[in-house]
Amino acid sequence: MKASRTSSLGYALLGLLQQQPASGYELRKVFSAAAMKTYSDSPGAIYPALERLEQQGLIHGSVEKGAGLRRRRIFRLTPSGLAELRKWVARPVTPEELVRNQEEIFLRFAFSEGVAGPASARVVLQSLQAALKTHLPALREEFERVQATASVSGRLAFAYGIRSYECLLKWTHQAIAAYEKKGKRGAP
Amino acid sequence: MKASRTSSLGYALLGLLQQQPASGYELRKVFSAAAMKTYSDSPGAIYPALERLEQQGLIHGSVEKGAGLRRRRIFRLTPSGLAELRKWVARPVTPEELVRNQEEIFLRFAFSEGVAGPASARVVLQSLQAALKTHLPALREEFERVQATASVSGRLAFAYGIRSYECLLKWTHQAIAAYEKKGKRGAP
DNA sequence: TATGACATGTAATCTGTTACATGATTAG
DNA sequence: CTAATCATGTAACAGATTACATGTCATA
Repeated sequence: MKASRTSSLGYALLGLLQQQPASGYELRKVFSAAAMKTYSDSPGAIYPALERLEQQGLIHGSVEKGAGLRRRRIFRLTPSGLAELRKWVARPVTPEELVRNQEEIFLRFAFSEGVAGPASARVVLQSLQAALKTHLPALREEFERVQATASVSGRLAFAYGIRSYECLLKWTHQAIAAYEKKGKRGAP
Repeated sequence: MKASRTSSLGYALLGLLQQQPASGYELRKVFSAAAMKTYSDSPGAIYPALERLEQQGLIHGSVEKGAGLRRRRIFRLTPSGLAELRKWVARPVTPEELVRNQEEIFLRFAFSEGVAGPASARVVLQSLQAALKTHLPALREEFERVQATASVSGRLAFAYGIRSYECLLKWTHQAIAAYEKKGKRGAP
């Protein structure tokens, strides 16, 4: 009834189902749109993932009756599923995750507001910023060390690696600023 | 003797071995450095991957004798392995790959110069640029469509998705410029 | 009536993760 | 002598990819 930890795709499904109940097919369509193309929209990925979530009690699917009559199962988040989502959103961002699983950090941030409110979205941003501030200096230092030995293309690729994190850091500042402004207007 | 296509990790190994022969342990150390942390440095990933490459005839490992005496296998690229690397480097960048496998594009670029010369590095950059120029407008269009329905954090996350590709596009311009300058100096 | 979109699934295969296991060599 | 590092592997398991299989409904 639990044991195995939920994968990135699993959380993507939970997050989408938190926004609104949906069938497997509808979820697949979301994943085939440009914004979520990083996740597979193939049935061989989605349906087994939904099954796992249901077996863990995080979602529940019920066959839709009435109207169209073609059988489809509508999945809904269970209370336990919502709790799991909340725990996930609150996870601190580690430098490790920044490198190996950036995609999931953004997923977390994108869903954070709907799952746990604007305050939690800001917490994610601050956590991300902190991770960047430990990772970037380490990367820059390694760049200096290795620079001499690499080819031009190797150096350029490494430089982009650093740049992309700088770009991300800049974005976190702006995103935090956006939330601060909104906070003043909305809840004074 | 062939069949299964080489994975991202496989090409990373081939690329490193093209630079110089190395043992599994040495390769693991490269993957544990910040620049290549995206790949696993665990023995359960590296050693089986090396085995697969050897079975495909792309590399060859020989037990080092002399000196230290602790047994270690030094792997070398075979001619067939070099050919495979060249083919890989020459692969055009697809928008699909841009989204699902960006990491591998950079790997390809980083190794391109050493494997097939500066001209091929420029080809990779141009191919990447072309892919960006079809993907970015599609992303922007979807952003406009979806914007109204999403939460603030959802919109900010999407906006970063677009931004990071813009940042990448900008970098390709600079990288191409760097190669053009170098071309004039080196080979007139 | 045939095509395409809707809708759900299964099976084979491959790869990576995690964790364990083993042993040689060097530095303190 | 003992801890750390060098060095290589294996085994169980989870998850994704690909391809196949099946059937409904609307529409041209």
